[in-house]
Amino acid sequence: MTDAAPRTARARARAELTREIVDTARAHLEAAGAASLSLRAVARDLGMVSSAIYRYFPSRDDLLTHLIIDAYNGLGDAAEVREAAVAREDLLGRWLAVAHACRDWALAHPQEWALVYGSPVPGYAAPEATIGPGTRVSATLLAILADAIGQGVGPDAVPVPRRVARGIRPLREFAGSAVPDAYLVAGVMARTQLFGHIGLELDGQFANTIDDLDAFFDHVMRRTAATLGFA
Amino acid sequence: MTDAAPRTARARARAELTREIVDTARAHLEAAGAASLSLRAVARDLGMVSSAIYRYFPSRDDLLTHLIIDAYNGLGDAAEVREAAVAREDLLGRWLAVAHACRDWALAHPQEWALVYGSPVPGYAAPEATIGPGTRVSATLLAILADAIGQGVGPDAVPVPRRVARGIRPLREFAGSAVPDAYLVAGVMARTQLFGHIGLELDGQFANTIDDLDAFFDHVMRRTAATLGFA
DNA sequence: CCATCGTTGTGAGCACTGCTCTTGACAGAG
DNA sequence: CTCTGTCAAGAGCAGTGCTCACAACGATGG
Repeated sequence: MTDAAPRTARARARAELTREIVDTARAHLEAAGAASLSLRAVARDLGMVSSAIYRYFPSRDDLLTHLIIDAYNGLGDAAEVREAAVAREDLLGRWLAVAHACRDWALAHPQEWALVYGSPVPGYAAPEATIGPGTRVSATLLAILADAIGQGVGPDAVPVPRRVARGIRPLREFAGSAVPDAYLVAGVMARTQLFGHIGLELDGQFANTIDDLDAFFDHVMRRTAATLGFA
Repeated sequence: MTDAAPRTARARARAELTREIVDTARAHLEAAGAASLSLRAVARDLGMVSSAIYRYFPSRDDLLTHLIIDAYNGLGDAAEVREAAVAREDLLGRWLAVAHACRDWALAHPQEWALVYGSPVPGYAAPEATIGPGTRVSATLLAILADAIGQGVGPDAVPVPRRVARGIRPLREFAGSAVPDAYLVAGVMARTQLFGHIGLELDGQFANTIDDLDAFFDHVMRRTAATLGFA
């Protein structure tokens, strides 16, 4: 995909300008939100004419797609780095690391979070290229759950109705058959708790209700970890 | 607020046209999303000139605010009606009624859901008038939790750290002091599970992962009810 | 009943948007 | 040196939210 080392001067100029466009667009995104991201304003900031942008990105949606992939990767990087710094056998620590990394990243980049997990921009269909980076956090969480099974810990093995078990088949195949259905359900619920909490917090749904959101989030994530059987 | 019976013919025409504008705008909203809601398009559909709309709504944001309040009330109505049809002592039934009512409404009106629970429209600050209707579902859920205490059921009474207990003081005052902190935390987590699940489902985050979302949602909501001590 | 006054619809216009197309200039390859 | 492909520029199209002066109309006081 990304050509490693651009040979000619023109190619290097192109690569650099492409990066500048994306960076400027991201700055505008963080300042004003996705819907008011204006190609013309980005071009103005770069001292070029608006139509020149189209030499680098065929449309505004295409530029947005780049920003979405960047956002997914930024979040994925943050989560993976923080999770990797925790001892492998410390399941609770790894879960909390991912959770806090996601929330910290979301609070630092609210507009980028809204871009990927908020309501989809109308008329915008997520292209194939986004689904890979979009699953990095979930994959990290699934790895923790798999390690938990290796350690013999996990959520209570409540029975899962047959219809539900049948309905989560794609997830089971993705996770590998070693993960029991009840664990998968508990894992999805944990992820929903994590992503849902962050989304509601960014939307201000806890305003006038909870003062100390830092402490509350940590406590909620520990309670969630308990449902997964983590110490 | 709402003048009961408009006397003059002009006042009646005004009320009717106001309703027509809102209805047309909602139709456009459902069809194309909030960001591409165009005052001019609404005016065209109504056979009037765009500037005439401004006799009824001072700005596009103001029209959006009306749609937001309508959406909150539509969701609140749906949830309250379904919940009211369940026997008071059937806590699980009441919880499931609210949960399924919310999801059904969200699936039927995805753009309106995104309008109120999705990423806020940039440059739009939710006015005071929206906070009342915005809490109806949460208030219904809180009533169920309060009734649960009356029945002597509730979540496991795990200790709540002092800092968390201090941070949820506004919520505790809103709920009344009869609800222990651990119950409040469990209730907020249940609401996060409900709203988070619906949001992630509408965003397509369960695509390629879970086939039977109806069955999965029901199971997840039953598991969530179990954390609240509901049979 | 009529004249006045306030409310409403009209259309032009401003500044902005995404996007297209033609034009002219330049860099790199043969 | 020529030729070809890439690039920025600028004009232009269709659309947006919003403002304003003006005209038409209904409600109301004399």
